[in-house]
Parts: sequence; C-alpha cells; structure tokens
Amino acid sequence: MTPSNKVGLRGGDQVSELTASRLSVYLRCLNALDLADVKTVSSRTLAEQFHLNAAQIRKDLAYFGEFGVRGVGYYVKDLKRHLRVILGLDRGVRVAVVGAGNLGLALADYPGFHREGFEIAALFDVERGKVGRKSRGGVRIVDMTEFRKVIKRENIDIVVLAVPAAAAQDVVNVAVAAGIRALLNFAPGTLKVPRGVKLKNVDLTVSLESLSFFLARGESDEGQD
Amino acid sequence: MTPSNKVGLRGGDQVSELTASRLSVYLRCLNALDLADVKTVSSRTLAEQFHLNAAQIRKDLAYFGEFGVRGVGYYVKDLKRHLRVILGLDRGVRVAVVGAGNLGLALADYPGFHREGFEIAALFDVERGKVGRKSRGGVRIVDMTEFRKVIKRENIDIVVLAVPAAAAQDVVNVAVAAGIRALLNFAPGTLKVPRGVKLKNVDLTVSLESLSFFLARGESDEGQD
DNA sequence: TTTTGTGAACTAGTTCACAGCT
DNA sequence: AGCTGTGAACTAGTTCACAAAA
Repeated sequence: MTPSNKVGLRGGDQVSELTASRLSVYLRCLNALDLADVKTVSSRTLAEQFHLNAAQIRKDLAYFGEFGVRGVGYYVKDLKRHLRVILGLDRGVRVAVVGAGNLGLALADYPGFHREGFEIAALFDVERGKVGRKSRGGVRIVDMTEFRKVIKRENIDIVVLAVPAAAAQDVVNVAVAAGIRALLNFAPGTLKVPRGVKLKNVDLTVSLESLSFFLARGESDEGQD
Repeated sequence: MTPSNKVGLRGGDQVSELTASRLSVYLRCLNALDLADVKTVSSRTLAEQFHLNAAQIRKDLAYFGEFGVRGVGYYVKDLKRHLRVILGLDRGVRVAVVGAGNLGLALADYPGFHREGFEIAALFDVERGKVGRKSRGGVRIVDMTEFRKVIKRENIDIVVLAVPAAAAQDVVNVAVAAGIRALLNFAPGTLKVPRGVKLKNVDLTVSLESLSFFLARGESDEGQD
C-alpha cells in the first residue's frame, strides 16, 4: 500500500455498485482518448460513446470531487489519473486465481487484467498433476495447501474463484480466514461471506439463460447489456 | 396445468433484466431441491437460500402466471418445468462461441452450459493454425469464413464473443447479418447492436476494478454481489 | 458561449402488509 | 394455520433543467 491517498469522497456516503462499474468504464474510455492524444472531453461526448446520460457521468464523478472545468469539460490525463486512484489501481492490485481448470487458466492469462494494473501473482489447484506446472502465460500452479502462506507472502488483494461449485464455499472460507476482503466468483450458486468482505459473482449460466429468456419472449426492442 | 407452451405472460409488460436473471437463479435452486427429492417449497424458504426477499420471488413468478398454491407453496417439479419453458430451455438452446483463444476454449468446454440444456454447436476462429483442431471437450474449431453458413445450418440461437476487443464489433455485425438475435460478449468495450438484438456484456476488467474500488474505499459493510 | 455541478422531478425496483385461498 | 398474489409504500437510481463558473 501507498502512503495513503485518501480518496476525497465528499460526504461519507455509500457509493453504489453501478457507479463503481461505470467509473471503470469511464477509465477505459479515457485511456483510449489519451492514446488518441485528446486533451479534454465533455460529459456529453463521453456519454455518446456508450449509451449513457451526461448528467449521470457528471454525478458519478462529482461524488469524488470537482474534476471538471466549466465551459471546457474534463482534462483527459487529469481525470484518468483521478479515476485510477479512486479505483485503487495506482498501487498495482495483486490477484490470485484459484482453480487451474480451463477457466482458471484462461483467467490467469487474460491480457485485459495485466494491462490495467492487475498482477496475477498466484494460481492454485488441489490436483497433484497440475501443481508445479505453468499456465501458457507462465503463471506457476501452486498447491492449495500453500494457499494461506502464499496469500500472505504475496500480499494478495483479490481472489478469483474458478473452482467447481461444490468447492467454492470452502475456498471462500479459507480465503476470508487468510484476510482476503474481495473475491470474484465464477462458480455457480450462492456463497456466504461475512460482513466486510466483498463478493462479486459472474454467473455464466445465468447470463446465457437470461439471453435465452429474451429470445423466448421475443422481446423485440431490447438493446444493451 | 400446462398443455400450452405459450408462456402466459399476463399483460404484455416488459420484464426487467433483473427479473430474468433471478428466474435463472430460482431454477438452479429448484433443480437442487428436486434432486434432494423435496416436493414443495415456499417463497420464504427459497428466499432464505440466497439473500432475497420472499415477496420479490412471488412477484417475479406472478409475472408469468399463478404457479403457487396458497397455504402450501410451490410444487418443485411443477415450478421447475414452468421456469424451463419461461427461460426457453425446453427446446435445447444452440450456442456458438467465436474466438478459440484461452477464454473461448474454456467457454466451449464449460460444463455448466451443457448441463442446463445449452448445446455448444460451433467454435470459430480466424487463425489458420487453430482451424480443424478441437477443444479438449471435443468441439471442432471452424474457420470464421464458414460462420454464416454454419450459423444457419446449425440453427444457432446465441453467439458468445471471446475475441479481442478490436474484432468484436465486426463479429457482431456478421452475426446480426446472419440473423442472430442474442449475444453474450466477453470483449471489453462498448458494442453497437440494432434494435431487436439483445447483447449482454460480461466485462472481466470492470468486475475486478469495481472490487478494487471497494477495497480502496474500505467499504466495511458490503456483502453480496 | 459552453459545460459543469446539483437540487428537484421522475422512473424503476424492492419491500411491506394484508386480503383471500387452501 | 400457512402461504400466495398484489396494491400501496418505500427506496434507489436516473434524467431534467438551470444557476454558476470559465
């Protein structure tokens, strides 16, 4: 961790999940703009990129400070820097993946993670045959018995679960006991976490089924997400 | 009751994305209950499984008919069957994955899909070296030039995108032109689809970043999803 | 002028609470 | 008694619309 840049949230208000996700989307867009050497951007322009309302963007940002300049918009580099701090990306976030099956290996090597300041620092599995081998991208597979030790040593911030549903709760418990406070879960089903721990679920079956639902209903004027 | 498969949506009302996802979650739970030979279940019991409100479950279901019995609850087998029809799972849904990289291969072999009535009927890639080979699970990789033809021949319902961000919009366009009306996208960034086509995004970077955000904020009484 | 930041108005989603069925 | 189905009340999230700043 860094000396502590207290993210200047004005008012101790709870920030919603949806705002958090959008901040991440804004950052991606700013990266693209910065790369294209664009200097400033207005909430309107930003909103047009993804189908979003300009006021929403301004509100999301205004939660954390006044980053814009009236009549001008937002300075791309400046806002980008702020967002990286707000999202906690300034001090590289350290990630461990549990489960070295197809999905776990794919996640460990996923290029999008490494790019944005995440570091896949460990990959775990219980299977003897897998331990000691490496993912294509070169992440070494470690025995699950080493979990606690490695989590501590490597200062892991986030644990990604790519294990079978039946094993998921056990892994959560071990991770939480090891001091992990944020998990991204790809296993289907509902997991319990104690207060103070953040669990985010990505449920592939649910995603596909809800698409199937809309097909079945013939919802003919549905767009995004 | 159920001779008719017309999903009896009462009132032509738009059903929300959130309701759709929850239906899928309910179905999973019912499958487990059925397997455990439980005959009936109340909205209360169902709600306790995942942290949800009983009235919400009743409302979600009531959208589609009166499936419950007052004083008793819902008959597990019966509700399960109804949900499968509502979600369009009764006639096996046919899925194609585009992109035979790590993620695409993992998705093509994902056991959770096959289990719930989805059929991975095709896997596409542009890379010469990959075409003709098979995923570990045995799904053959087909050249992207064959896309349209195979989509038609195999009666594909849903296309899953596991291609680099730069290629994603092109694939969407081709898929839409081939008559696809539902897509599940794993590529980062915003894609455009015409009206009448449903696009669902699973953005791994956004998921991780929003976890990082909550870590950075030290949100200490956050629980689920 | 342009564009932000923000209260006020609105819309969507959730929970309550209870009548009515079994 | 127990539990559903549902209007009414509430909460969260979004959009509008405008004063204030550059």
